[in-house]
Amino acid sequence: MKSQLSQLISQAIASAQQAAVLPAELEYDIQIERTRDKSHGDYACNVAMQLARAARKKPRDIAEALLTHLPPHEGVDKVKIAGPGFINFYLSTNTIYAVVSTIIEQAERFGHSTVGAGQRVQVEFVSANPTGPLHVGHGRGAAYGAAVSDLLSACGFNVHREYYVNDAGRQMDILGTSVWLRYLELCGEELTFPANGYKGDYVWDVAASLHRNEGERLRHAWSAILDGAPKDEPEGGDKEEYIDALIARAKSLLGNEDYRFVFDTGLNYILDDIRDDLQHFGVVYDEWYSERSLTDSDAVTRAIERLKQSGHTYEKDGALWFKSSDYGDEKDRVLVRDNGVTTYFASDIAYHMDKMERGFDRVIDVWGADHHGYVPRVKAALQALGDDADKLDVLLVQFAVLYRGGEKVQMSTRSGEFVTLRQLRKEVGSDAARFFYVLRKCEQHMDFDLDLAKSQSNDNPMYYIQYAHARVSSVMRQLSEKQLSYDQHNGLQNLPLLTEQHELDLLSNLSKYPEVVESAGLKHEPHLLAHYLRELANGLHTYYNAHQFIVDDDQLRNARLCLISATKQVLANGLGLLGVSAPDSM
RNA sequence: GCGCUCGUAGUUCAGCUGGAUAGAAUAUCGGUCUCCGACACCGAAGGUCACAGGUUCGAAUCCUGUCGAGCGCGCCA
Repeated sequence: MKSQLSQLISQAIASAQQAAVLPAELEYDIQIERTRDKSHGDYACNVAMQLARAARKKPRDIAEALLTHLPPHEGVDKVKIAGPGFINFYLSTNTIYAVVSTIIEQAERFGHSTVGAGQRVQVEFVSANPTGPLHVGHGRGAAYGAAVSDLLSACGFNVHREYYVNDAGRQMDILGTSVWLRYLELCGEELTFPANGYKGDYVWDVAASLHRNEGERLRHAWSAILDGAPKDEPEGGDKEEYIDALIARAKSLLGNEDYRFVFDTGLNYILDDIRDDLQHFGVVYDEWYSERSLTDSDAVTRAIERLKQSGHTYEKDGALWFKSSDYGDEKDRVLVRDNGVTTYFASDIAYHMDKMERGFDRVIDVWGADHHGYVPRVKAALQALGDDADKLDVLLVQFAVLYRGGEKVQMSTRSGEFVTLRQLRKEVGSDAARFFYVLRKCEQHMDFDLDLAKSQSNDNPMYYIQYAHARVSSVMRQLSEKQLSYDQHNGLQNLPLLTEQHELDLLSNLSKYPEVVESAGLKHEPHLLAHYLRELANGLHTYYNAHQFIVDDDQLRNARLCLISATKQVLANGLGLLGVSAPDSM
């Protein structure tokens, strides 16, 4: 409807220009908006005000002129000028009722569109280091990334969901070594666990499975490992140096093959856990992309070569630097360390180069807001490689602060109190977690009230929406008890009987849904959909309280049941896009 | 110190990229079941849009400055 009205306006402008009422050269952007106030009709256009200066006429006069040149349209009942120069459109009743049959006909596809035109979009989200289970900070990124992906998909984009697995690097070495040390403890070695090692219970779990399957094959004496190592932090040494020494010892004592085996056992165990966790959260990926594969396929060296060739690198202090400051980064960054090892940043350049080479039209990275300083250097790298950095959107997600019993839940990994996504799912359920995470704009700090998410009351917006859905199902169940029937075909014929204000409001709300999905998708803002669903649920509840649906009059009853069935469908569609279930009873 | 993000009812948040009288929810107060699920509905009250300037027909929204909050500023990942 919006686009049709927009066409009418541009035709009117063109025709007014031909009649020399408006100057030939004009710059404008036709915006058709939903009116906030019913008395302003259904849609409004502010183009007359935009044209005022260039045309050197009063906005209201321009609006008058456009009105006389506006072609008629069967969906539009009347057009009025109001306020400083708004052009208000009033839709015809046929148009207003048509939405119900459209919804019933398109069912779960209602709200889908083709604005994306099949463009290929890659969405990378979560991508947490596989050094431990996901925590609630990752949860928001997961819920947000999944919702954005599903919205884009509904908008006709071809979406590729991807998790970048950091299966290389020092953090993973620390994990591998931590696993090995716990394994040695299970073998009976008496050792002091390094201050900088991973101390979570899951490390014991991995070590136990290693011990079960491999026996004592990988055992080495603690004294041999410690031989020549520096002091750990509690003994007055440096914990970083100490753990690096242990990693080096693990590599030399175990040999390449066995070290890799221990390392991969830890990696795969945790990755399986993350995969399982996300799946229960309703988040699935098309691809788990390995960082290590970038090294194995020489993509990293290729990326570095390309930067070298194009003259964007230099050597200093034995390291190879990328001149990211040429592209607005605050300083240059190291690609290859003086010890010859490439940095994480080098892998990330290769990864983004690979994304571009795979031919995506758009690339979206969902990152935790603490990584915001990283954006300029990745964009710089893309520019230096000759790619279009504007193809990349980095969406930053702020952390959520949890509250329980009015108290902030302390979030230190050390205390172990309520930090994992799994615990959150267990406490409030997957539906509530998914919904609450996307209720707020992503760059907004957010307070996550656990008690509210758990409560089964009208305070809880998710229950409120689900209840609206369940309520319609309940009404339908009541039909048979009352020995009355629902004839959909007959209902669709009699929609014009729906003349109550509550009904007209609900119809108008339903017709907004496709616009909400499109806007939420294109703007990457699922919270728009969450808020819309609350409004729609409110419309249903209000209607329910004001009018009886199951009435004796067959025609009116069928029409009303059509309307609430359509509402139920839209609620289900919207909740589905947010990864929340739509129950028939609660 | 520099950079990024943010500041809207007591509280948690919207505000459609500059539009009509700044909106919900919650908390508070007062009403609604002989009725399809009261897990609901109706009403009241609640605001110097952090502050000060600027841009224009028009600013919560854009620009500058100040104050305040969070995060970032490794040859870690």
